[in-house]
Amino acid sequence: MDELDSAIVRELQRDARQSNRDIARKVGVAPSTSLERIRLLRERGVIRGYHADIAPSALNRGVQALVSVQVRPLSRGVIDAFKAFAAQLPEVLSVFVMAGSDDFVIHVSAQDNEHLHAFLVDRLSQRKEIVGFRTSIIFQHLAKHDPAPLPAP
Amino acid sequence: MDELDSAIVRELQRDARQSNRDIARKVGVAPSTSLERIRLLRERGVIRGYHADIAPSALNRGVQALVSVQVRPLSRGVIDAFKAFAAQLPEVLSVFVMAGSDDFVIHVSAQDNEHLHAFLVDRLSQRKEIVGFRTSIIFQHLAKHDPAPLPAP
DNA sequence: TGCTGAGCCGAACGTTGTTCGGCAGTCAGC
DNA sequence: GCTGACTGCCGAACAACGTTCGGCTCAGCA
Repeated sequence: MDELDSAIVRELQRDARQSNRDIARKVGVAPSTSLERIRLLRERGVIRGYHADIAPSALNRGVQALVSVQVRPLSRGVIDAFKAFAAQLPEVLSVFVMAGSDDFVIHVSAQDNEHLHAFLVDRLSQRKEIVGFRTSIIFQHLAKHDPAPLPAP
Repeated sequence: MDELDSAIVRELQRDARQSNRDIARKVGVAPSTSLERIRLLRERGVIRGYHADIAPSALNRGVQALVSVQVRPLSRGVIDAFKAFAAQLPEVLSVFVMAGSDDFVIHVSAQDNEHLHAFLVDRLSQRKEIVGFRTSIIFQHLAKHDPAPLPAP
């Protein structure tokens, strides 16, 4: 991860669909060089993929929420099973496994409040390992798609 | 947003860096057609961008947390100002503006626990409008990068 | 000094992006 | 039913691009 790698990563975070030649020009190397760097970054697992960012409303996901979930017993089996269950639900956007008073925080979205409610009471609360959950509606979500590298510790 | 648009969006969510010809072949149209569709999807704001997914550790972000924040007074000015402040901090990955007992949930990451703590007490808690916040460490974060469209309501 | 390896470059060639003219299907108005 | 306008798709053409590979430079080391 030298300065060149960082510059390439920054460009791909900003716009993953620009041409390799554009990237090479912006970071100041030959296209063959940046191509090889990108190949190595993927191989080393630094770059995990490239994804289009889609407006939620276009996917019929007008309402979003964070759901804090407590499960019992707190064993690996229960945690892994619940994690896999949650991740596979279509309404779930992302699953956080947490330390602290909540065991999971789940970022979900649905067509509207009615569907969200139905999802919570029909799907989520079915699970026997859940001993409690708390849902908070998201008014607005600002996501940074190009987090900068922090200085080395 | 017909079936063709959905198929194209799905492909770009899965891999935003594949060639337009590949996408066209997979969804069963001519490359010129899929190119035009993609152009329109961007123009309509359905596709908001393309971003590389980078391993957090490669950005020196070994520890992540969710911070629930309460601010007062709950006026638009205070909310907008705090939102802008939070979004601009390098440690912040994303900002949720919430309904319910917490006003914000902030997804942050830092090099290690020490830096995280320093960030919380030196940067975040400086803000006068904050009347309380609660930090929960994230053990694991599973993100779905290709949420499927939900059935129309 | 000479050797070795790593990293970058530039040329070359097959592949792709992008534009544009044309064609088929649809629909409104008559 | 006919006409005309419109929309969306296709395929060809050319410029631009991706990808490979041989060779060059330079640092490190003995």
